Amino acid sequence: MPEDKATTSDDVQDPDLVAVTEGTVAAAEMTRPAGLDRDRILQAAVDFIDEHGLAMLTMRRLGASLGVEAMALYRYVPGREDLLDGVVDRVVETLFDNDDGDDIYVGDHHGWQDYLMRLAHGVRRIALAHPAIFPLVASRPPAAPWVRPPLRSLRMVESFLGTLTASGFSDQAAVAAYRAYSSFLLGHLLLEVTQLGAQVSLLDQPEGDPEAQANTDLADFPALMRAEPLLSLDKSAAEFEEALENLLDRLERVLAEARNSGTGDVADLS
Amino acid sequence: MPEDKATTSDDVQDPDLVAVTEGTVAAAEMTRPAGLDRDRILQAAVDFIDEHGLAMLTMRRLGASLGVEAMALYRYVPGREDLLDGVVDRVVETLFDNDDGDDIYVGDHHGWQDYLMRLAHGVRRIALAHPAIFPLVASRPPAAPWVRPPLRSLRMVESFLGTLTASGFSDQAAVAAYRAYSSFLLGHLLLEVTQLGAQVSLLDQPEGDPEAQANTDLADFPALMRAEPLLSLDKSAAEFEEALENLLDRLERVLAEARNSGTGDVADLS
DNA sequence: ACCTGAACACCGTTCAAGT
DNA sequence: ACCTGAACACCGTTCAAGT
Repeated sequence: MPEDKATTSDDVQDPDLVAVTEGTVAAAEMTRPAGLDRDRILQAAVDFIDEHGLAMLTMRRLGASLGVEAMALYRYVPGREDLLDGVVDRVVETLFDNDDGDDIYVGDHHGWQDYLMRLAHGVRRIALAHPAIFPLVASRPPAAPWVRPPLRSLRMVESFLGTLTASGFSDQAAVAAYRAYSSFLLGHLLLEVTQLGAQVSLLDQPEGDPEAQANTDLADFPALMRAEPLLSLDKSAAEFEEALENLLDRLERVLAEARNSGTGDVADLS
Repeated sequence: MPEDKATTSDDVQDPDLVAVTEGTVAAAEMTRPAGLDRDRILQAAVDFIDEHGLAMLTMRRLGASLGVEAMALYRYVPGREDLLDGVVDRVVETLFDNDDGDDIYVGDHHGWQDYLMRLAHGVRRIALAHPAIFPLVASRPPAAPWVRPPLRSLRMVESFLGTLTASGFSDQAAVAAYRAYSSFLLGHLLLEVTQLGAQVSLLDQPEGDPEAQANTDLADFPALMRAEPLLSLDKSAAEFEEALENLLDRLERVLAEARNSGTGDVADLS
């Protein structure tokens, strides 16, 4: 992202940085007419991170992107940390944006499997739409200790647990499912967006001959050298589907067993 | 909307910050005798993050913790970004630290299942030993685009792929296993250390009556309110074992099918 | 050879002052 | 009521100067 030149940090007078600032300032003059408010600031922050990366976001530059001095932001946002929390909330809440303006996941779904698949694809869509923001979704301290990213809001957890218990899951099984589901989503999507970021940062590095460099590095690793072409294939979408279906199968088995035996032990599921 | 004193950053003149600086400076005077070198600096950075958190780490404070001005560090470390990469490498490499000083995972293991279990527990031990550092392990740009945290070094990937292919996995199946395994480790361990961090940050917030506050928040969420005691139970270790065993079962099935049918399609596994 | 003082170009944040 | 200028206490980083 911003630390492009590999290890050489020659950005004291980085031309990129100047270009970024000038560009955003110029673009801002067009969107300035309306007054500031918290929503406009959060949206500007989302756009800025999408375009320039998290490391580039400063209060001063965000202000500039809105055609305003940094100090003006503090009327609407308590500080930078709160701003980042707001960015995460805003991005996650777009899960519920649809034609009706209502929660598409809680209503009109066909069984809990359908619900979990819709939700998973919704979260994945967000992650891919904002690859520079998703790591924040994963790492910002949650609202409560038992909230597990990327399902970060009480509303989402309630929706999840409510749907599963209404479908026959015991409370224990629903909680176990919540844990397994969040682990699955976080692991897969964080790795997917990380690899997205790694792809683009490679293009900004004209560091000699990349082909020769990679092969030199791999000389001592025979298995790696053999597997490298396979490793470079992007199977993210297929793997996501596979892992999701596997998880649903596990949950289905747990639910069926609980119905037959009457037990719903947390240990039945991870 | 919890934008109260919980998330406000009122540390302009934070007494904690003063205490931290003074404490580390005082402690540093005892470990000063030897000269600086890269290793001592990286170890000091690891210790500092473990104790005070990543946000507290600055070049100036790290220098102070070594009894030296910040500028002296630049003889041995190109900059802060490189320093963080070094911290990650150093922590991950402790996987190979043992009595023999050799790789315990590549040798003397009893089959690939045993290998994967040892490796998983090794990574988990590291994550729990350095909960403030593990998010860095997850988020730092990897050495190659196809390197998937938390298995961050070419050495580790080679060890992984070599062990599985030597055990009868096709290259495709080994790569698919690598992807599933890294997703599993990252998701579970990142959530585990995040929740560890959330626990301690709660103790630093004497924000009125916590019991009343929590109950108020949950009033609108019936399923959540019912499940809250279950959600607060820490089942991390058991869930980790469960998910690991489930993953190994899947891999075993893939391996067996490949041996029987001769196929080893990547799509067999996510 | 190794460290430091001073400096530069930034930060986040506060607050009196402007309009 | 809303924004800004100036200021404060920090940053990361460079480099000539000290020892």
